[in-house]
Amino acid sequence: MTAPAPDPLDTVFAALADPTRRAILTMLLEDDMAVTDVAHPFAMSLAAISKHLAVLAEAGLITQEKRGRVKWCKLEPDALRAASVWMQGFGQFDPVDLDAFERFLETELGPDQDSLS
Amino acid sequence: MTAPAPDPLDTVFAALADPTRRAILTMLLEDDMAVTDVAHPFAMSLAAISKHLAVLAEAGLITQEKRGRVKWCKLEPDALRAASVWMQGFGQFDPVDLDAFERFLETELGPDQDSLS
DNA sequence: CCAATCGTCAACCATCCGGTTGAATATGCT
DNA sequence: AGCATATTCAACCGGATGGTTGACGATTGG
Repeated sequence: MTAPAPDPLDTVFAALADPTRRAILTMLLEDDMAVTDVAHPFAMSLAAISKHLAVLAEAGLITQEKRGRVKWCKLEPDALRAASVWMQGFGQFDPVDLDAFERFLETELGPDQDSLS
Repeated sequence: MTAPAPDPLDTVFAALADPTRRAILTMLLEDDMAVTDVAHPFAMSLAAISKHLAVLAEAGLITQEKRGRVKWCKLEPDALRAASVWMQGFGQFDPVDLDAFERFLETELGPDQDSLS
């Protein structure tokens, strides 16, 4: 119990602060993926991606299930709910604007990332 | 221009990842405040709070206007919109649940923080 | 003018973070 | 058995982060 139980919002927001991790979440939005497949589009070692996935899992944003020798990563959108609720308190935004979200996917992934069409 | 323009979401989420900074935002939700007054409830030096405010300002979450010798801090809720929109893409949440937000304010501030009732 | 107040700056420190590499540990295939 | 694949572990590195303290420039008030 060396860790004094940090606020869940700490870990969730910290996890979301990294562009690589946000990109991973976006990928998992489409489908569950194995670690190696998650790593494939990135110019980064597999171990680095493995760490990123650990951070996401720690924050509860994904779950990982090992089936055979491959570990499957699954998005857990509920973990975002607390953070979303917290943010909604600051100035009532448009409830759900999925068009804007689509646009954000574009800018997040960038035009140089064609393997995720 | 040594900084290669990081994604705004990076800085916003990173700013939100710190509990002190979230508490500051919550305080500013009630009213604009001077730096010293912001610092008052925290068991931390003024310089530390000054840095936190700089991070929040960098992320666009607050603006600071120096009037006389006191610098006023003002919440800028619009900066949260992009982040909010991004998050809404992951599993459509309840549009706006302010009851849940109230409950979160409780747990965020804790019962030991009476100066903000 | 002088002193107190407001806030930042600069240096320093410990720790965390994001990345690397190389070895180690499964598991699956033939 | 033996080799390839999938993933993590461990050690390491440079740079960012969160905090401290002390000095400093502005501004205000007596």
